[in-house]
Amino acid sequence: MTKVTIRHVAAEAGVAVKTVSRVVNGEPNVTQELRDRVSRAVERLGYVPSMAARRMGGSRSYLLVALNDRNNTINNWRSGRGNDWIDQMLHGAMLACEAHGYRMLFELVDGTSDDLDRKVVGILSALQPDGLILTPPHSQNEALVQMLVRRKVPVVRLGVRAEGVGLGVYMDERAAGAAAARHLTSLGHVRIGFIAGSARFAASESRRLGYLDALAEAGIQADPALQAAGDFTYESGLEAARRLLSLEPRPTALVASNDEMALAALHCAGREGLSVPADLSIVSFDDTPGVRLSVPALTSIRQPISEMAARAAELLIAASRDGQSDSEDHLMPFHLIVRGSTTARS
Amino acid sequence: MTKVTIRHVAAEAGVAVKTVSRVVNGEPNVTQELRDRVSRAVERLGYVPSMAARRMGGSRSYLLVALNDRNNTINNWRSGRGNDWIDQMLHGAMLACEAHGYRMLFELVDGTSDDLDRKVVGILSALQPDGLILTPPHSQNEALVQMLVRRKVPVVRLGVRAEGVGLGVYMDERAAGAAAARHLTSLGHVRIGFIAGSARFAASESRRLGYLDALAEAGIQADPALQAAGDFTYESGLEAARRLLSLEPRPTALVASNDEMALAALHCAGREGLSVPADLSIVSFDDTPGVRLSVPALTSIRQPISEMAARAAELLIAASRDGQSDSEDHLMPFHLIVRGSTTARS
DNA sequence: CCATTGTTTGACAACGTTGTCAATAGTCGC
DNA sequence: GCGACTATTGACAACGTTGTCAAACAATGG
Repeated sequence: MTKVTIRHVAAEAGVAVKTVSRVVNGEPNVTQELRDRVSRAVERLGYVPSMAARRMGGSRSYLLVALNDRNNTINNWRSGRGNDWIDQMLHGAMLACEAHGYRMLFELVDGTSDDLDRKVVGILSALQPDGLILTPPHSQNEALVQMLVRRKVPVVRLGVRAEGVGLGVYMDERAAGAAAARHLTSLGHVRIGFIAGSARFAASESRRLGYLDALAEAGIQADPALQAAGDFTYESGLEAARRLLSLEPRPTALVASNDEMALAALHCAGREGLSVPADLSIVSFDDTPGVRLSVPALTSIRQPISEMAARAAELLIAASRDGQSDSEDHLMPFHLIVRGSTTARS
Repeated sequence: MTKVTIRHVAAEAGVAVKTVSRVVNGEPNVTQELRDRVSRAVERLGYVPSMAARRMGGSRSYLLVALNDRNNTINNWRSGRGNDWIDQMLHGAMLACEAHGYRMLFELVDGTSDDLDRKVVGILSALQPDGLILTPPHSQNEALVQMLVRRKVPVVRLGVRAEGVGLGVYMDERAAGAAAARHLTSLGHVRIGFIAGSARFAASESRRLGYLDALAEAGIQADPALQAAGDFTYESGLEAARRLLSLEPRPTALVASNDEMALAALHCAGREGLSVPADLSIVSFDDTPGVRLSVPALTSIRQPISEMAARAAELLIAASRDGQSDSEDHLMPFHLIVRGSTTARS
């Protein structure tokens, strides 16, 4: 029951090791008979090729690395995404990897560190992956991406339009902002407040522009007083909601740029004796698991995280297989999930 | 700017490759002078050893694999832990790995699948890791662990007392249950309800026993009617809370076996016109990020997930370094985080 | 039937590291 | 000063796979 190598399989099947390699990798130019014999031997012995040896011998490593920001995870929602990001990401990307015999390794690196480049190069040297998946905010780090492209590392950037520098897999944040606001205008709401996200993220401004688009579409005059600043934190959401709800006349609906601020708005409304959705409709972004448990559950825009991750993995795998890389950015669809926090204006 | 190998470093430093290897791995018997010369060369060239080659040449792979259950993640809290488990786990284990030059690879496998063993053996063959970290419920799978131990794979089991079969890193669930209830008895509560977790998890019963311990300690007679069944879901929590809050006399406090059921109890109380904590104190388990955002924030028992993961990684690394494995299980401390959902009985 | 082309198979080197072992150079005890 | 250690250094094989190339054979076209 010791380690079974390609040589054992070759002996068992009575062929050369190279033939086993060909069969295992699905290469052409092997007769069906040998193909079967080898497959049976592989099955009998339970042979699985060693990734390390594959990396040594061949040109591929069958490994992808996903680079995450260390500061954007553990109990930290400041980036505007919950920490189920990693969970969804893992699922999406791993499923895709599994389907093609690849593995994925997560790495956490500190985006603010000044030796970020060194760290990343170190990871590259040690792991020699066939591709790199960058998540925000790393995916927005042009200097980093430039460096990687120069080194000819296949890169997919999540949540960003790469426009030639690497490959982007992203969502149309502006359209999502519009969809959120349009949901409210179509319910008859006219005075619709907006709680913005941190300006450090490009998505924040895009969402706000989308909100304005939807207002214009519905023939509603935008009111600057209805647009409050926020930074994705609960506290900032509370502050913004407090201000918006004290306006005269009071808005009948709010769009919050993430779930956490939406929850804050929900709590603020409750504290001021407003009933949601009867007196105030709320739409949020991100659709993290928690919002399903609020009362009422929040209507939210769901980002297709796991689908984006899966697409990213597939693109890298295809590139490493075919040698030539696609250079078109990929736009992924979002979904408006309607729950109990929104209703028609009374 | 091409790949830099150990040979380049050897040439640069004017020594044999083996000497570079020795320096890089901190092996003894190298004069300080050569050590410095090699270190400088490594620094100058930015050399980082290839994991694949290390695995091929040597006996270690510098890689740990963490086996997670696919069903216990993505938007699924049924296991009694939120999906920030993965996040905390990643942080804890990776930090430990990083400190020792190791990497960690997460694998998601389906625990209910009947070819689980084959899958795991496949992962082992492909990756040849220096150790395996098992999370619940895999860590409770005796057949799986037996198989791994037979194959001499160093294994750490999270959340479980291994008692010789592998190595356990766990928390005293019973003591945690007692701490939760004791917090309430010390606040003067006497009629304290308990919402149990799914019986599929040993921790559920342990927590209940701890709750009983604390009652006994305070000289309170346990009342079976105050102990409701639950299965870690929001719905089961709602159902249980409804039943408990309709009792006469009503309990003045509740212990819920996870955050989700505690949130359900919180909502149930609100719906019945009860104020938390004035009319009802609530203690929960797990301390997932969401409970900080409820109103009021929940008092909760925090599991040291990331510390347990870090310990697990350290144990495996030490074992692979020293060759001999510790066989004492490791008990980790939990923490009662007091927030606004508990107060003295009025 | 021969020259040409394509298909199938295998022998062998190479990948970058560490384990093993031998060679050399010090060091200690007497 | 000599023998026996010990510390230091390096040469070389081995790890398990794939890339390269050549050999053997089959098929094709004239």
